Amino acid sequence: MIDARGLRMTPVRRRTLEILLERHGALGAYEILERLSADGFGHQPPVAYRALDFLVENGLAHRIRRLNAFAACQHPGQEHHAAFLICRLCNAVAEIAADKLRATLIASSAATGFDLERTSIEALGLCPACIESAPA
Amino acid sequence: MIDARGLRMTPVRRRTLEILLERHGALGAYEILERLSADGFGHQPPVAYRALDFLVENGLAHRIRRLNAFAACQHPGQEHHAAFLICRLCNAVAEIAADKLRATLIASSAATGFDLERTSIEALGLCPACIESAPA
DNA sequence: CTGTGCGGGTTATAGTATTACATAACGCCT
DNA sequence: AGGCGTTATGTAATACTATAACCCGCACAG
Repeated sequence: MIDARGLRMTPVRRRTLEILLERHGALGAYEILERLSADGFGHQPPVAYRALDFLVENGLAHRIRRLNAFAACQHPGQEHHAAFLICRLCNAVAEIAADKLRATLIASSAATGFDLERTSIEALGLCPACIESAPA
Repeated sequence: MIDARGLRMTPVRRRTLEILLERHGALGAYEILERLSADGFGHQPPVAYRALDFLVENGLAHRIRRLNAFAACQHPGQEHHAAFLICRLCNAVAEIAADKLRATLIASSAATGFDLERTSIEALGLCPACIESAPA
């Protein structure tokens, strides 16, 4: 049960990822927990949080802090750093590449002596669909 | 009680800002609430959250999502957009300019039809002081 | 004055996340 | 195969963060 990269993709973890993939967009930990427990897994928060931590840690999912939620990664397997565009009306989450942004950020922070390890870049606004349907 | 910009800097709000300024770094809403209530203001969460929302809304403080905390703005009065460098050991928060980053982000997101309104850019890592004291 | 809006106080509750501990499964080594 | 250390899963309990809803009072405009 260990894949090429040394990952242990156990049943809870796999199911958690599937749940995230089924939904396009972000899901809260407790929504995920409901589904997991409906599928026979544990009923307590740590069950969901642990699986989610694992997925995030291994680049299979992202945590969207502004929504206190999680979303499946759109480009798993590729080393990449993402930024998220979050619609304030429909809560849709789009993932865009942020490698350049991150490089800039690393440069700026290095200038202050800070050793940057992880970034989280999120933006709030209106998605194309909501711009259509919501007039000025 | 209305300043040049039309801001109502009431006693709770002023005190909240002072509390943030006294501490270099970020403070949770409940820590702030404790101090406010010790100073004779209300004892309930909305007291703190409302004051903080006001300060954030008016560019006098920032919300640090990764820490679920708030910090006084280092450059109040100036229109600017900030990014935050958060030390994972001591939780110190440094504010750096992010106007360029934001411009890049706006450009990228516009390409997808997204109308970007607000950004939150945070990075986790080690501050200079903790790099010193924590060897590899 | 007096009505209106904003600020601030309260109670109550919703929502998010973690600690701590016990048990079970796995991977590895002999 | 058997035993052992490590990792994963499950549970209970609780901590932490945030918001909703309602009331009152004051400042200001009319």
